[in-house]
Amino acid sequence: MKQKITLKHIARELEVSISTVSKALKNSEEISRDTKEKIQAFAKLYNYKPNNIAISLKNKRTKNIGVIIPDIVHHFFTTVFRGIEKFANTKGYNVIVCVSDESFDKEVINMEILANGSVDGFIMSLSSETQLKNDYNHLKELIEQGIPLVLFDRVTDAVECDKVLINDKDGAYRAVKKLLENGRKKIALVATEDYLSVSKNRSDGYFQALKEQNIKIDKNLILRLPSMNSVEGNEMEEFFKNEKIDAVLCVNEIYAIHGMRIAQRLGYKIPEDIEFIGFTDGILSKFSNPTLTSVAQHGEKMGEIAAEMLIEKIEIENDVETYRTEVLEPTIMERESTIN
Amino acid sequence: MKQKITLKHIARELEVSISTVSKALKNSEEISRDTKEKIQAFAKLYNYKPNNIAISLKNKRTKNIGVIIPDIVHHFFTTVFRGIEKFANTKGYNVIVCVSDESFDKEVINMEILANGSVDGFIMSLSSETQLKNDYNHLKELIEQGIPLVLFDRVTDAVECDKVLINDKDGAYRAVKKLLENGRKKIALVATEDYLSVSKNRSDGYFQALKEQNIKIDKNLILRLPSMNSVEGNEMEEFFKNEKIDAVLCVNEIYAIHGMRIAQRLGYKIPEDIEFIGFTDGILSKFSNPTLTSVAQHGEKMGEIAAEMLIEKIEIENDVETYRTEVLEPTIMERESTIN
DNA sequence: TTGTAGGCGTTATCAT
DNA sequence: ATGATAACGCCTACAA
Repeated sequence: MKQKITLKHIARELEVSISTVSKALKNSEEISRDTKEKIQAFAKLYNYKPNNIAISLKNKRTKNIGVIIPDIVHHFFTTVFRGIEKFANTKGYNVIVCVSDESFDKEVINMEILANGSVDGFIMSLSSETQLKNDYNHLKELIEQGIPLVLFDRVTDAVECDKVLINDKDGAYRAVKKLLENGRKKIALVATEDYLSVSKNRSDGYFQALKEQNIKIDKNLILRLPSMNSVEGNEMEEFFKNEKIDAVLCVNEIYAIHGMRIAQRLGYKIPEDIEFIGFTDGILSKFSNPTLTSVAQHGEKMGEIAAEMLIEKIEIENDVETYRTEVLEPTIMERESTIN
Repeated sequence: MKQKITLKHIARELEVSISTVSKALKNSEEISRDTKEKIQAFAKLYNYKPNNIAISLKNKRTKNIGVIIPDIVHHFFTTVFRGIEKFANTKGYNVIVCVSDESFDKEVINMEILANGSVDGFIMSLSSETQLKNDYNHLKELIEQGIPLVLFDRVTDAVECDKVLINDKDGAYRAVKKLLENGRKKIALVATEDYLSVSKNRSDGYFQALKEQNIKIDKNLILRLPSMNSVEGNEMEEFFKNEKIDAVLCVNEIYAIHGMRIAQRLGYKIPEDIEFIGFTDGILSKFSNPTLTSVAQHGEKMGEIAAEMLIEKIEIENDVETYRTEVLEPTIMERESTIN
């Protein structure tokens, strides 16, 4: 096992000083051609690579960025992550990921651990518990300490920092408008609890589209499910049985796919009898049967922008206290679950 | 903006030495009660937290582990990652992820960057290009340097290190056997090119099951597609049109879902006329229509084991050169696409 | 009980 | 052209 070699080793071996080695490897003009060649050859031979940790300590820059997301096994976050990773890599940054698992405590702990020198800044999406508790002191402290932060998707007005999100309200609005234009009268909404910012915004878009057409909101056409990822229980089945519905907007893919299956089982033809639009244009939308029309959130783009914002803040000299909020427009991907 | 506070700041402020502060904060017996209380109170007040980078430099331990995977937007890898992350966190480790994007070069570069002090060890799954080139020098050098490595899923015999994988061959074997027991005669295989270790192993399982029943391998029943993630082109459609097939084993979910749609379009009834079994028991299998019987790879478990193996190697004192290979048994998740 | 000094690996400044 | 020294923040063996 050949140990990692350091400047010190090289210096000792070649009987020069450490600083000479350091300079020689940086091709400094100060060092004679001969010495440089000798040192560089030796370094190459022993595959010398500077120690990142030492450099980080010296520069007070780690070239790492911390990403905290609620869930990694979730297509949307994964997509954003890819955007972050790609952009970060081109700028020479590595990405440390922590998963909050939708837990406030984990979010705080992860942040504290990484904030002690491990990363130069954070990109994160709030856990649902954090949004529920409405407690953002950990974020505020971060900013107090001058550590840059970019929030994406699940953001909050309570914290001043850079943000990237999609216009969820407009996405829902346009989706519902499309359904109305297709002549649908009884448009249902399947959402989660409102403390999740995105679900709330999507609901608002739904309300707005209906109001514009002077359609009264029918509470019976709105189903709120507890968890984002599960469709256990038969609330949805009851819902479809009890209500006459001719179109559905779901705040995520899973609800939509699940809804379509129930509708099909109940004898509905999609899209003739009932149309479906989901959010999160992920893998399920593309491969479901029928394929699902859905509101694309441009996760990868979002990740790139977040990374770009963060790195800009990290690398800027004087810390100007000016923050941007970038709002992306969603795109409706039309597929078989609607009449196009 | 309140700057991060260091031992030095505290020492200067309280007019004691740095080492006194250091000891006091560690509750050392050497320091008087009074001094300790004073220092601890001050530290708490200013929210002192030791700098991770300095500690890493001192201890030559980063408490970071590097994970290099071919693709993050892929349910299986994501699942493994979750297992790694969970286990690592319980042991106080953070995870730095790099994505090789199925590229050899990126894999090497990512590894080199992280190997220079940023992580204590690696968990990785080989990129397809690496498996194709069959070049593992970067891994061998890593091991030479005494940096622990655990390979998972896409592994190679060419490198001696810890490994976790599932018994792909047996999974395929059992899947095909099940189809045979259901009376199927013309069982097709949809796979990728053989240089991907997992695809090869799954093919082998398919062959074995058929041979055992003295069924001759019919090359026309085997379709090999180029990319793992795409189903562009109509090779599969042609395949289903030209061959009489009554069952299909696909080496991944996407092929299976896509195949089912084509079969349905061609008038087949699933599972009556044709049965389907896929690999990678992901989200598509659960939500497709019909739901897909598939071979579960226990990704999360795999991640946990990989992390456990790695951390054990990292924390062991003397480097014993003994390596384990853990083989997980896959589970066939029976759903609607087969007769159960 | 407290403080000094040296070192982890690197770089930058200031001698020689 | 080369080297000594200090510093990044922390820890610890060894003085005092």
